[in-house]
Amino acid sequence: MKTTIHQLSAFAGQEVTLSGWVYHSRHSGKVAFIVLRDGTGLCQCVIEKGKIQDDLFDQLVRLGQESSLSLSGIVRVEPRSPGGHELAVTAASIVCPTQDYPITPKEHGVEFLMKNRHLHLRSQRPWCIGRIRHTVIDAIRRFFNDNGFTLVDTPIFTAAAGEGEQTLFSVDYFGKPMFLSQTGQLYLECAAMSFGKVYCFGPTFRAEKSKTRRHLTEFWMVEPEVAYIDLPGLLELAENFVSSVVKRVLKDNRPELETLGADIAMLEKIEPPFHRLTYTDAADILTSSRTVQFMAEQLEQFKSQKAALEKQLADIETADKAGGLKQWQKDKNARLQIELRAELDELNIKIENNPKHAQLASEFKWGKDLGGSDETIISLMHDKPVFVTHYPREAKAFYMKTDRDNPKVVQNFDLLASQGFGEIIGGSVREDDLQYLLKRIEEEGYNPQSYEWYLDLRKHGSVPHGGFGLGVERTVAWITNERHIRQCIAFPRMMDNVCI
RNA sequence: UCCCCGAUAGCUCAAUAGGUAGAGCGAGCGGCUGUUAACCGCUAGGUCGUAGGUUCGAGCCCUACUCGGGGAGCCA
Repeated sequence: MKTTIHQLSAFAGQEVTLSGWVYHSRHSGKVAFIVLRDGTGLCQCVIEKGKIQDDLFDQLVRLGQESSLSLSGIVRVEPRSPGGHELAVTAASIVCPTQDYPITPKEHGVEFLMKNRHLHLRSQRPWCIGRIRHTVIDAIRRFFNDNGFTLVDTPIFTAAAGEGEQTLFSVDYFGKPMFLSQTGQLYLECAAMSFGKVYCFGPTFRAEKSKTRRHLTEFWMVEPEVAYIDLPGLLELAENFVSSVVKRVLKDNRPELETLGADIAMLEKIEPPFHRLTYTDAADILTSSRTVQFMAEQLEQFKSQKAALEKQLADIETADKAGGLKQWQKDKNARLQIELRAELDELNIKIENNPKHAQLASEFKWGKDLGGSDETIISLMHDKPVFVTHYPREAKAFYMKTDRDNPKVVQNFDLLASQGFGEIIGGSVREDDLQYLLKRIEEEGYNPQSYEWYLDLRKHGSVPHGGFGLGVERTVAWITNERHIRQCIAFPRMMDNVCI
């Protein structure tokens, strides 16, 4: 009976065949353990000498990591196996033996793993993240489809910029310059006037020269756009949406979250309402003594962690020098030292960045856009996601609706994910008044003729409307507690590094 | 565009004040009936990123370049 590891619990006591790849293997004389990976999970398979032919046993024992094979045997409950069941092997057929698989069950550097991304995808971490990404995307579609939204696929080739002077990738379109889309928003606004509630979902492209853990040049974004909605309505939509996505992941991918070491307690707190701050509130917080103290406390915490690590390292060294250690103790210490040094490196980066970020915050002036470090500070101070609303008009795109009560600000919002992750959503109410919009286009120095069709929307039955964009990789990184979003897409495109 | 850090064995990292290059993992061979990144013994594996320079002597100091990492700006 052919089955998959995921369904093994239904076959306890029965004979089944699993097909997959060797994830780990170890053997001790007459018994061998192959941890088999089949794309649905991991299962320990036990091969006892005498239960199968001797030459087959020898071949199985010699199989390298990631060799492909099928194993048949009796399923039995075994808590020591990764999935809770193991296979007592009675027959095996080797499909393709492997030698010198480059990714060993040890730590590897970023560069090495990226160059081996085609193989690295098979490892546990990328696999868990990939599964969660799948759930996130399914939950996104589910949420909008279940809430009366119509999917509209907006074009990827676009003639004009969506927002301001952002850098776009240009392509040669039969001799004419065209650009890769960085948002479907302007098109969505048209569609919202037809369907009422719409969304688009696809890859988006930014030629920003950003080399940080939060940036890719190609990433996936979902953008809802709704007719007859105001800012409070948008915030409510966004918090319900994000909460439903997190809930789905908690429901469908708990084992993956556990394997990844995600902060499940934090995720369980994600439900409406989220915190709401205005930009002015945020600016006040950043320049307050509270932030000075917060940053100082954080620095102290980092420093004491660093001191503890250094002491641990020094202790190991003195123990080594003192001699008299057994070989296995020395080996263990060597391993520990490497781990501790890596932790120390991370801490040193944090210690180096902290004063810079504290200074940026203290020098914050009303009118500037919130920087990445500013967002980090605000979100670190909250255990739930935070909406920041009403940014200065000058710092934002022309299409955002000027607040009629305070024309210095626009009716927009960013959603900062909790625990220092930073922005995952940016959105706004759109300017629906033709005169206001024309004025903004003029202020930005754009040519109104390029926006003729967009302006038409304000002439023919204009209504209050708005929407937002959510970055899929950033959301996945936040949920999975993965520090870099390049791990949250199968084949990442980064500013100056496209490996595969 | 700007700032900081790094490059030593296949991989991850050491090398105390310039003085003959080390460990773990991986690979190969052998041992072990229950292992969980198993364990034990042995073996192989390096023109220290590239090019110059200082020095009796450079992995270590200086200059330039290449590649990588983190961050600022900008953003999802």
